[in-house]
Amino acid sequence: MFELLSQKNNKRVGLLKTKSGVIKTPFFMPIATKGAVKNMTPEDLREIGAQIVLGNTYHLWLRPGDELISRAGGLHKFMNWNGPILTDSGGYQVFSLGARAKDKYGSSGVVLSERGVEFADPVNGSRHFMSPEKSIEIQLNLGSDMIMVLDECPPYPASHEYTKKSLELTTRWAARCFEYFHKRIAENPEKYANGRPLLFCIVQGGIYEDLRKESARQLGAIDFVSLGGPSSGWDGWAIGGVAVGEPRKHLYEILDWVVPLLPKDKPRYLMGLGKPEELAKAVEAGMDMFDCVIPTREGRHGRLFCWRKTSNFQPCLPAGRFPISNDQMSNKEKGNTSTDDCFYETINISNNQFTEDFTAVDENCDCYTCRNYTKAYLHHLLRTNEPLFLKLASVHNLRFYHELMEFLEET
RNA sequence: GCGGGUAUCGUCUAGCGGCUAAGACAUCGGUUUGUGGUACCGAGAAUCUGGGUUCGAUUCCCAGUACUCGCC
Repeated sequence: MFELLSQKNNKRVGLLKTKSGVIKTPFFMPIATKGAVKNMTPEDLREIGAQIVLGNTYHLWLRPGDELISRAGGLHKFMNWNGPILTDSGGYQVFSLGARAKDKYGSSGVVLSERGVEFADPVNGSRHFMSPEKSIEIQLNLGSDMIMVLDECPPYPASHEYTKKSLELTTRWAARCFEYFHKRIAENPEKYANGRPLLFCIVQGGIYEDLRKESARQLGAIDFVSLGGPSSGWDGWAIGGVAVGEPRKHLYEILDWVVPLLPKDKPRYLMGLGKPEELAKAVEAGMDMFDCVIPTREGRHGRLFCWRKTSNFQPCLPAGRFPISNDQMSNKEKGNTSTDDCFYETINISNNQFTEDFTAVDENCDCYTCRNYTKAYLHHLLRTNEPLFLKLASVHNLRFYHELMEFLEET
């Protein structure tokens, strides 16, 4: 399922085979929470280089419903995307929507138990219960190519004691997901004759070294659960519970602790990340898969990513790409985004300085937006609230992220 | 031409003797990490002009000006 093509230090390049096609690693997944990448058609996604998109179990379950999507012929057909799809399990929504509801109503509406998680639909308040088995069932109904186990994603800060209990619950849920998944696959041999979805576990453990390692160890033990099925072990490993409000340095510590414990012959997914320099470092640390709302969400609000046109470092590639040094990244981590210290910069296209800037957002970018439109026009579209802006910004930022992945693969 | 009404941030409105003049939208910055973000945070920005009454006027009085309604 995963073929490692090359490895330099910890950095890997490989091929991930799914039932809907082969993906080159490392790769980035645009987020199609509700079955659509906001403002992007599948053709747009192909053009910016997307190989795969991420859908969300939680949202698609509530509406339109996984059974309806199944009757429609599966999520791929429903949304007209014939490439691979990874589905998130819903675990993160317990964290993110619970926190949102708590801010708004004083109560998260989330009830966590051994059996699973009960939560309120943010739209109409109706209550739903998701168990690990239910999450798998929904993802199978959607026709997902990569299925995530249901996990608990504790917020930051969380005590060592709470985090320990939480990761142990995540382990027990993961074991139930593993068993249920393989049982359902085995029950439908004809349905999966041409390939089954891949199942990923999620390492938790917060910012604590012992707990991160313990989480990886416990999940690894599930590898050896004998179920009599054709598969043993996880098809992929994810690191979750990062970028939940913790200081930035923890990410790199967590990668240092966890990555060496992950199987070398399985894809590794860093969930929810991140900023370009974070992705660059994570790839260097040995991670293969990423997803993040940053390029699309920030794009919709006017922040656009650009490769730096000048650099103290020697260019190594055409198209204005520059090598990325640890110095550059560490400067970026410190929040020092103002000077010549990083391989990219961002602009806020809504700022007045772009009113009469008739150049492309990034002259080195090959995206549809940069080939055809000026900063002044994008500035105007955003100021006048034209929907076209949302698409042009998403196209550009997603292209930047995919170009970053291509660049990391090449160097 | 005659009579009435109204003049407060860019806009629409609040305040009606104690001003440190309030709000919304707009403007200008910023934030966003497994997306119900068209969101969120912050900043700048005004009493039509000239007189009068008063310790003190955005507020009350007079005139001017502008806008507006009605009637000729």
